[in-house]
Amino acid sequence: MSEGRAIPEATVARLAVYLRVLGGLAGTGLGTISSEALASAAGVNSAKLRKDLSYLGSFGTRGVGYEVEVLQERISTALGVSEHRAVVLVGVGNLGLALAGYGGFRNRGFDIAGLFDSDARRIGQRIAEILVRPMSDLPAVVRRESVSIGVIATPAEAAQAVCDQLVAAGVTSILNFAPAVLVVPENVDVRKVDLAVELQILSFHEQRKSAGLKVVL
Amino acid sequence: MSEGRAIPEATVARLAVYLRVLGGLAGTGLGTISSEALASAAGVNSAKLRKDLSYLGSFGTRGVGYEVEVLQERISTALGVSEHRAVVLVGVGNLGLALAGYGGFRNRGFDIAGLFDSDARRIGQRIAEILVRPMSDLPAVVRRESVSIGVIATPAEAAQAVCDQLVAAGVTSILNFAPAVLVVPENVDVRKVDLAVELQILSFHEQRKSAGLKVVL
DNA sequence: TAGATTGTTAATCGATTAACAATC
DNA sequence: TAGATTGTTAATCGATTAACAATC
Repeated sequence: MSEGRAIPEATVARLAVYLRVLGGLAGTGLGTISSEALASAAGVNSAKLRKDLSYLGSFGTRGVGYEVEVLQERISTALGVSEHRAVVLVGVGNLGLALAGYGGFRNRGFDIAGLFDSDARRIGQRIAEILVRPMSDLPAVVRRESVSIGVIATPAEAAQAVCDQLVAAGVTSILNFAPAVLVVPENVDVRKVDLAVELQILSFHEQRKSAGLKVVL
Repeated sequence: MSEGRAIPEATVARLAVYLRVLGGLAGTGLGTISSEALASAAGVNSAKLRKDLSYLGSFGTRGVGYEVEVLQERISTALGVSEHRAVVLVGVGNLGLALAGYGGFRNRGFDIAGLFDSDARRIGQRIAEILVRPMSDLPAVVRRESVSIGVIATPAEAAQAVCDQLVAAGVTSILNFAPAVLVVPENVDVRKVDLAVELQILSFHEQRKSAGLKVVL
């Protein structure tokens, strides 16, 4: 059953960052990179970077560093970026448009298998070459493309109903951008992205700083 | 100098969630709520909720629960939601439009003091009643409105230049939505929101689940 | 060999959780 | 008083970090 050690979530998030930084390095002709250099480019300390990489095995060269290509390969494989994964995106408002056009998804191996909206005026449009479909098409697309991940970018009021439809269609992981708390069955994994919470946290620290209070990061 | 204990970042994030859930309860005429009830509505366990609230003092009633209004008041005050904070938003593409129109900001006490873009066609437009200005207006707006927080919603290529301009104008906290790692002076706090990393993490767990491996959450 | 850098250990730190005394 | 629920303690767990032996 269990191969390799489990990788902590915090590490998974950073691995994705390292991969992007390495991508930015492509074309510099740099064949090898030290943990110190990569860490500083990614904004973490080198001990943490080495610890993170150690979850993927040991494939650096002491006294030298890591081969950039090997590093990219290992991280990509671990994250599963090499395989394509189909996702469906529901809600084609401003945020939905931003997400559909966002290159970061495709770069990380995510293909948008379908865009869905309840607004008849949207249906039939093409966004970034992807057709906007009615919600009634959802079950068929999810089945046909073996979609297991759904992204919700609707207004808060619609989010729970959309979530239910996604679950009914067979989606088991949901990324929720709507400002609503979703109720799902046990076997479904929901993750919430709250654009405002990030701003809130930033602002909180800002206030603490100016108040001269100790700030815990 | 130091009043009250420092509140952990994870707690700050959850406090914002509790506040939203409490807001959703308004109008139900519920005068009081137990940690158990609020926790389940917010999707956390009650021990964590009580621990979180304990950073704000002790103001519940044993055997009864918390008065909803008192709770809202305490959390709002701690998070500084009661005061208005001016932010500037740079980049009025799809994501920028989504953020400008996103009610969550205003609800949490953030006023967008200015929208900025480098595209002449955007300048002069009004989005959610806010005027889109040229970058040359940035320093004046930041000074006039005492803005300390900037939000970057530009393409990756433009992000660092915009960041430099924000810092030069006097902004000390930056929320970065662009897929780029930013370099800033020591005294500036940058926080990155990577829409794709969230999807990546979700997908990673999805793969692990289907591979029958142990997943660490 | 001398210098550099990895991979890993062990210490530290912070966050979560269960449990329960306090108390309404 | 009996039942309920808070607030806090202490145990546990996981993540970060410094330090250094291994080794290129």
